[in-house]
Amino acid sequence: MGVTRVYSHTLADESGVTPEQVRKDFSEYHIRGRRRGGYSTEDLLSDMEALFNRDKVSNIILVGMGNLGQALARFQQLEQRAINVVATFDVDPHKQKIRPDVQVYSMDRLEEIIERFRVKVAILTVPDISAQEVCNELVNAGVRGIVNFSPVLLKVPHYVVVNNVNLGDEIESIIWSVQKMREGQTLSL
Amino acid sequence: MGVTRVYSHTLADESGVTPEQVRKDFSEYHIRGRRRGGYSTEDLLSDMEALFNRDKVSNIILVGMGNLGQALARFQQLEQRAINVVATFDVDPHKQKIRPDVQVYSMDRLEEIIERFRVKVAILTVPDISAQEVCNELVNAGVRGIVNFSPVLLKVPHYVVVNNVNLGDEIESIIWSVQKMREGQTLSL
DNA sequence: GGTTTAATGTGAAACAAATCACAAAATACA
DNA sequence: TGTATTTTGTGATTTGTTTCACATTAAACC
Repeated sequence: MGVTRVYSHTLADESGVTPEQVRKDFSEYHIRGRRRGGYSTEDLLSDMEALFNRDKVSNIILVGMGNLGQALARFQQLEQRAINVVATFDVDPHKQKIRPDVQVYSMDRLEEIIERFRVKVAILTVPDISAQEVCNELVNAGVRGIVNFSPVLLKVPHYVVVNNVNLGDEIESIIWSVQKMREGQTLSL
Repeated sequence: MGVTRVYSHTLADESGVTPEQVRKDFSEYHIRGRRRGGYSTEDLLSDMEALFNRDKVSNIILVGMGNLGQALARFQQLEQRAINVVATFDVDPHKQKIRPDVQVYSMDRLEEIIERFRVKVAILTVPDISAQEVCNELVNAGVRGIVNFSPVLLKVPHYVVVNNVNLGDEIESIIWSVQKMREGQTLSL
């Protein structure tokens, strides 16, 4: 876009945080600007690309090809972030292939594929009841990070990271906020 | 299940927080137990039902019937939480009806339906480019809370609450955590 | 009934994060 | 070349949250 320099206050306005926060965060990760000159967009872009691992493609898998799994398989954004879905899994592997370039495997091939592609991250969108069981298989096969869309508290070893996304909670929480706001109370959430 | 009493440490184990946190949070919302007797499951259930507005049905709408919108329309959990999807919207209202009981309306009927059902909360899953525009229409029609699935910072009046859910960020963040963990660094996230 | 034990409830202390405030530096301009 | 202005970078301060510690209470058990 031809912009060569940006300032903390520009980025702050754009992202909804304070300029100090932008500077503190950049500083923390040794991204530095020039006093009065702001940050070079070029440097910033390449620094952040490296910081967020976008300079090399990450292989991930999707487990559970229900409604949400299928939607995520079609999710555009992943490409821009150098995230590559190498395979998807479901108890019913005949579930319509969502992306012609991504294979739907049956669950008993989890270990094989994870090892072959050295997959370290999985997205878990299986029914609640099987979440912990599938999680265990993933961890045994070598997965070290899981984005968990089930409302289940997964038990994992200390060397595995779990990121919980609870869509039900998100919606319930906004209803709560709106309710509290209408009651004129101060909002603590 | 026949359980009449629970203790803060039970709930803590179950939910992955500390017992103190459970007690502090309950205390904040005037949910009290009995010393040495724990909390009555019956009281707890009804107190929390009221606290989370589950004692009355909340009407919401879904806007944008793409992949994610369709998945959310089929999302089971909402019923249990007394959340009722009264209508869904899309620029193409002929997009296959997902739930036989929920109508897909064209975008020009947003205002009409929001007013008719007194909808205060909307789930926004439209393409990035139209997110702000649709958001404005929602707010004008009376919506006061939005769960925003687009990676756009929505500009809204102070009396409107927005809850951002960025699925790309969630996945990228776990890749980052796994990477950092492998580098043996202490994890600040 | 008296003693022991196990739980709550909550101030105080520790910790973490955001904001403030300002010196240092670099640009712009006279 | 010198002065005014703008922006960074970061210690110091404030604000908010979590954990600690323990007095208080009620159940359980002799």
